[in-house]
Amino acid sequence: MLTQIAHAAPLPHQPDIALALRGKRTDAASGPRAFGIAMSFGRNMEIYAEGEPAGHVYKVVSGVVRISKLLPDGRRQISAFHTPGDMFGFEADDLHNASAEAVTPVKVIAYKWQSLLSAGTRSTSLVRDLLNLTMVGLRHTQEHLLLLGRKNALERVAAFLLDMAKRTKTGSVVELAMPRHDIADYLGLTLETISRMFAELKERGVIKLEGARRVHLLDLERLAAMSE
Amino acid sequence: MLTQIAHAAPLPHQPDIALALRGKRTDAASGPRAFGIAMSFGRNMEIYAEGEPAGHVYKVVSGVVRISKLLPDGRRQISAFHTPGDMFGFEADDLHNASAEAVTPVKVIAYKWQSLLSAGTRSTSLVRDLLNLTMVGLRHTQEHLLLLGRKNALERVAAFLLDMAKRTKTGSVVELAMPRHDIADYLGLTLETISRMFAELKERGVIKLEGARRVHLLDLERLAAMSE
DNA sequence: CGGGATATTGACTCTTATCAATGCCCGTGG
DNA sequence: CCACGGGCATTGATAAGAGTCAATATCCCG
Repeated sequence: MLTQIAHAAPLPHQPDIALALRGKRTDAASGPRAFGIAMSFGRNMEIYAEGEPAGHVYKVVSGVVRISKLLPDGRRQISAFHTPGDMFGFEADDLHNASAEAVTPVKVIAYKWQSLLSAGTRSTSLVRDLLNLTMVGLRHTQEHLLLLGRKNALERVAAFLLDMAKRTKTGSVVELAMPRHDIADYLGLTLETISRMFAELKERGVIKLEGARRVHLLDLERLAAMSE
Repeated sequence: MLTQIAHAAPLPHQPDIALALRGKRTDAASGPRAFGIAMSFGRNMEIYAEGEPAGHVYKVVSGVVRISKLLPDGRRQISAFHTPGDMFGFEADDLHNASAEAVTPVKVIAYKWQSLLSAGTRSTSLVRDLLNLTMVGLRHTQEHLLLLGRKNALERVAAFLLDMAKRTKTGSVVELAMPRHDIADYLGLTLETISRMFAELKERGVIKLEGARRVHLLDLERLAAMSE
């Protein structure tokens, strides 16, 4: 429908757990013996909470998931938004150290961690895939550290839009699944600042807004230049 | 020498690659056939650079290592300091996405990634250990996202001191291996702000400075309360 | 079409950055 | 052993960027 956006960023060997698992589990909806269990969550529903026992990893089938941590006084930091195909819920210990919630209505498949590991005892490649997925997550998080620690508001918003564009593949039109408040908590800003930066980008002619949620990226080159 | 600081934070199953490897490699210094190779780096020397091909992971034997990323204009974000026992250098693709430098004179052991993986083909536990180490790194990075995105200067410095105290085990006396500039780039602040926050903490009676590099944590309770 | 949630815009404040001037170690060489 | 020099660190004055508070405006969704 629209022009394809170029994938400039290196996307290395993307291991696909789903591929590995698809042959093993029964259909997602088929019941308790299934390797992965299909689950649905309504908008803003909690998938798991910080501090809760962790026993599964999840694969997004549809919708958008946010991973976040809270401070006691309510300040929130979103560490990632996950879109279809992404996996999340990997934990270093047996408690979740962040919570996961549905930004939109969401369908996921939950895989029992222990099952993955024991399946991995035979096929080493499965554990290697898990390792690779975790390292990809680590890379993303480190990139985000640079954004939060050293970029200004405009750079953060520009980088955010490019990141969203990259994953949706709908060319240069980005459909934002989340409200301003979530974007703010992802970028370490306030929702007012997000709004002002959108206005600024609009004024500079690099984006166009269609309502609050649809953003046209008019000049990817310039947007990229502004993101750092 | 001084009282032991309590380990409040959950430190779950710490897999130890070194343990797994110790039985396999010859002594670190013993030459090319060794599984791991010992290496030394002087203060501020580069261990690897961002964008460079990645083929090894490293284990810190002595000294302190910083992992950092740069923006084109020189702004820098340090994502982690690594101390003896830590491993670093895990990469999602075959290029390093951050650089590693010696904060102090450093000794490390370098392990060839391919060797680890192929060794892991037999003993799955090795790959699992690598997975766990990566997930621990991910947890730390996510914690740091919260700090950079949502904590103020005083909270960041308080959290930093507690983190340093936790790992050095020298009780409530912390020997800072790195200059103010590095602390600033780790905490997303300027070195002047670091200095002012130290002054503030001193004024409030929760720390005492002995020269610029040695910090006495006088009130861990209060420091912890101030860190969020 | 109406109403509540979401978003924008404005005025002002506050925290941290920036720029600049000392001060303080610490190691080195006389 | 002391003096000197150079990196580091501290402190101060001011500026800038983002936050806060508050008043509309807009957009969905029923």
